[in-house]
Amino acid sequence: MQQLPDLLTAGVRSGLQTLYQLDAEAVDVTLQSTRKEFAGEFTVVTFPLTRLARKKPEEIGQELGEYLKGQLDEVADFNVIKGFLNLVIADRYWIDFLLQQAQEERFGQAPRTEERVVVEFSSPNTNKPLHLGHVRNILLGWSTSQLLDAAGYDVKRVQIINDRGIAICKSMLAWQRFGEGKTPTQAGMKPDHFVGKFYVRFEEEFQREYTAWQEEQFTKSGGKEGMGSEAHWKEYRNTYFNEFSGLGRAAKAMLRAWEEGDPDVVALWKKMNGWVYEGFDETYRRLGVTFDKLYYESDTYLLGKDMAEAGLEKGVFYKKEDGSVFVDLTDAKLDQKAILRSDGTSLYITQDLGTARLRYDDFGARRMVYTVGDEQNYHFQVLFEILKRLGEPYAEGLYHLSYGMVDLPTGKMKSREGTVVDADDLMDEVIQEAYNSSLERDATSELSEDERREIIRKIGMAALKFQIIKVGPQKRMTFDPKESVDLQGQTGPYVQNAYVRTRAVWRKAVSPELAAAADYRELEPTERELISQLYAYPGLVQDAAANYDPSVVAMYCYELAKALHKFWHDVSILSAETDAAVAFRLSLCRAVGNVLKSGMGLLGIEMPERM
RNA sequence: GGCUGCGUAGCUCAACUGGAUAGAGCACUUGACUACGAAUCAAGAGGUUUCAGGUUCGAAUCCUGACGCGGUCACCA
Repeated sequence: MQQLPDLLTAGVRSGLQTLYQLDAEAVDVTLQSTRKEFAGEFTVVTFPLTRLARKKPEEIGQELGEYLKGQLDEVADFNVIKGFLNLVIADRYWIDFLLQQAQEERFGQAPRTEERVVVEFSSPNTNKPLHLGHVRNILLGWSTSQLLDAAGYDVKRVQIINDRGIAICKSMLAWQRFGEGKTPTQAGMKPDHFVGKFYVRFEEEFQREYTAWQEEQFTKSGGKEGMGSEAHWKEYRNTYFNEFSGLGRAAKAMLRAWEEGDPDVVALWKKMNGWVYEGFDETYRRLGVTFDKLYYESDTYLLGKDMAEAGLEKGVFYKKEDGSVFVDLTDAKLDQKAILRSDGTSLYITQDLGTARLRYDDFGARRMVYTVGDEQNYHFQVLFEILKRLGEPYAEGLYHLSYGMVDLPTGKMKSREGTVVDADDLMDEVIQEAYNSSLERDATSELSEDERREIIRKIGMAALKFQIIKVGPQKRMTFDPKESVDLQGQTGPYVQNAYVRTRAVWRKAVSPELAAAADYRELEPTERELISQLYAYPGLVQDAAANYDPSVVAMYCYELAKALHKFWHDVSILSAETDAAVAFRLSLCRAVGNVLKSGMGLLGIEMPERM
């Protein structure tokens, strides 16, 4: 069956041809959904047509409306307000749509293709546990991967684990010095938190050392005066770490030892990373995400040198006198960028070049999505530009799923100031709040304790996930932990509640005669609203996937849930006037329930059957 | 400073990519459970879309400038 927007656009074109002898193909028809306060579901904007038809917008609307009503069975009525022609779709069309397409199991999902896409997300460091920033990354990456799956792609989910570098050495060193040989189990801690504790310990010890050193400098030069401002010392911190700090020296020595393959250091590194992975696995499990393949930076950090060579041969890169390799991107409004150091060793960008190629070799994907914070926008511009110039086969399909930082109401999260919101704590908190809230209700009191706990977990997680996903990815967001435990209003539990209602009415319905639904004739306003929203679902999912934007799906689910709640309030379902109405409304509930479950599923949010 | 992103109700966010009277939720005020589930519904109040110009039938959206807040400018990752 032809889709309404196409059908209406074609109708408008032929109307313009018939009424005004316009070259239909040349006309841009503006079709949008009708605003709530007016009657109708689709609106044609006639302003742009005035010059071509040489008539007033109202006249065009009137004439075009009459033409469409006469020509198309689907158009039952219309009204014209200024330059807007609102089209009312026939009840018959909506009823048939609801009873047929909207009941299909895979409603909203595109047919599967062979085309493959790799989605990277999470990509943590292994020196401390996951925090709120990771949570946004993970939820975005996961839901985007689900969207691409619904759009028919064969999706591979990957993460690159930053398991090497100075940060993990800091944790290792602190554990060596202050850990007393204890394991997470002995300390009774979640293992990634255990490792994180030593990272914090290192920073504390370092700060102490740095402060003492400053005092010493003051004493030597006979006073604080002229020794620089607080800002200066803050900035100098790095220099101190690199040049004067004993702890800094030890950490860097450890990094060198690791790179040289020192067996003791490598063993320690393996042990502590193992703890972290154990902890991460637990967090991923609770978040409900999985990966198809993990890449470890310790395996990939030397990659990309061959691509540097290839780039030199192709003339894309050039070699400086000191032996370093550069690429000149100034003609693309970017800068010159180093690809290899003068000693021939690789850099961050080199590694990313190699990793992109590695993934292509692994999966044959011509599309790759990188879920990485917007502070790396420039890096990815450069990376993608280079890959294009190298003529990589997947270069046109690269996308940086960039997202804004998560702030707290008190400002930025600062690990050094201990204001970082831990992912595990956050989940505990929202689930606890859902528990408190459920105590005030008795809808689940007849269930077993296990069943109730499972429902409460779903509610808490829905509140958290929805709160984060509903914000557009690009936007920097403020996250208030207090708001995340809200269970009312524009929230995940609100949507879940709508779903639960659609299920409850089916549990109450005894042997319903569904066949009678086809005899239903006239739609109530809330029913039209629900059906036209259902109608938009498949297109919305495809758009969301094309734009890598799960937030529109979240807002859609909210709007649909809202329409369901209103419908629920306005009309009777099981005690409706006629058998046809009962059957029809039951079918409507089922279709809405399915779409809510499907849409929220794309966001990684589970739906309870009761709550 | 160069480049770049953002600025919408007290707060958190929308606005179908240039369309109608800029919409939701939270918080605040008020009303609705003997009803298929009130984690709900209905109503009220809340705005010069940071400011000043411009483009056009029409601007929160595009252009110019100012102000404010981020990010980024390593042979670090």
